[in-house]
Amino acid sequence: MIFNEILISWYSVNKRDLPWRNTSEPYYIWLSEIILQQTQVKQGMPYYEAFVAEFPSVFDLANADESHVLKLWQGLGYYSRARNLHATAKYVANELNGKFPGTYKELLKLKGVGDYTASAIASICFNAPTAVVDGNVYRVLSRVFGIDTPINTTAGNKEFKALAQELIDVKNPANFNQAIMEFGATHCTPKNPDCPTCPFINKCVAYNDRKISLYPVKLKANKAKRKFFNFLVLLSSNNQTILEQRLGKGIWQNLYQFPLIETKSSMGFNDMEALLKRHDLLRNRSFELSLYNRDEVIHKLSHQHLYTKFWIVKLDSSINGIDYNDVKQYAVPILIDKFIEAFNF
DNA sequence: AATCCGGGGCC
DNA sequence: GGCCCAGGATT
Repeated sequence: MIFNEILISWYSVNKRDLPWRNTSEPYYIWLSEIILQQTQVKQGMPYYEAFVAEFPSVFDLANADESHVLKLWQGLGYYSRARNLHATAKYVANELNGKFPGTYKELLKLKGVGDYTASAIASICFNAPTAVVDGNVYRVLSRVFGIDTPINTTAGNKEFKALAQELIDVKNPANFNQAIMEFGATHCTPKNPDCPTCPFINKCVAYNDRKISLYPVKLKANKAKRKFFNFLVLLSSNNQTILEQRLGKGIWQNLYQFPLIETKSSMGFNDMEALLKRHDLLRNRSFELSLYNRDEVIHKLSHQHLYTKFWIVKLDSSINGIDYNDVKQYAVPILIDKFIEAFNF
């Protein structure tokens, strides 16, 4: 048997029953693919269910406020996906009468849709022979064919895309694409792949060279930078606090947070108190400062490690901010959400 | 071609 | 602590 026959045969027996596999409606496939970018099925599943329930059609999503979309996306990360999701929904609903483009080339023009997602939608919804290359495909193909070109390079991207395109079953691209990803996700896993029961055991170059753990080859990522975040949790005499929206570039764009002071190193109590006496928010106000978490909360992102302190700033005066009861309505980074849940305003 | 962008899970 | 995940946009 050749590659695609072995693969699809394996898939017919081992495929999981996932909610987006019961449809080929472009809206649902697109929604699932955006959610699943750099996100495992287990993590994305509840978000998919929530979005489908809240926004059953592309028009419902298009008519929502971005704040509503971001709140539903809260905790999933890579928030540009949510902003692009909403922008594309508005474009499809308003400019295309709710009908998604039907070709790879046209799909690629949508915000938040790159080579992978355009290939996935084109194949699953429109039966186009466009091969997907995601993290699973890199792993499966690099092992089976013994390809040591680093996957996170332009050369690697081109090589694996070409190989996948060569291997795809043009009579059933939807099944082939989903099969190779499913195989990578559940069988040919990064750690402890189930080689003894693998249908490619006789063919797999990496296995037969005893080099499974060396594939795929990937150039090392840069080490995460340390940052020191100090959030100011204001408590006013009229039971209000302050949340600010993060605008501009950088992490957590358009999400809300407590007023943030970033410092070069970990801040002690006296230094923070002195700094706050000169701070715009607290000018000419008396306050009582306390540190909520003596040990820093270390929040790890891909490229940053955030050493975080939450400072409680109790005022004896009133402010024009957000009522304690409304704090949970705002989309916030999960780091902030965990504090809000624990602090219990 | 490099870098940025989350958060959870695994080892 | 390092690595991975149904990647895309920006510089």
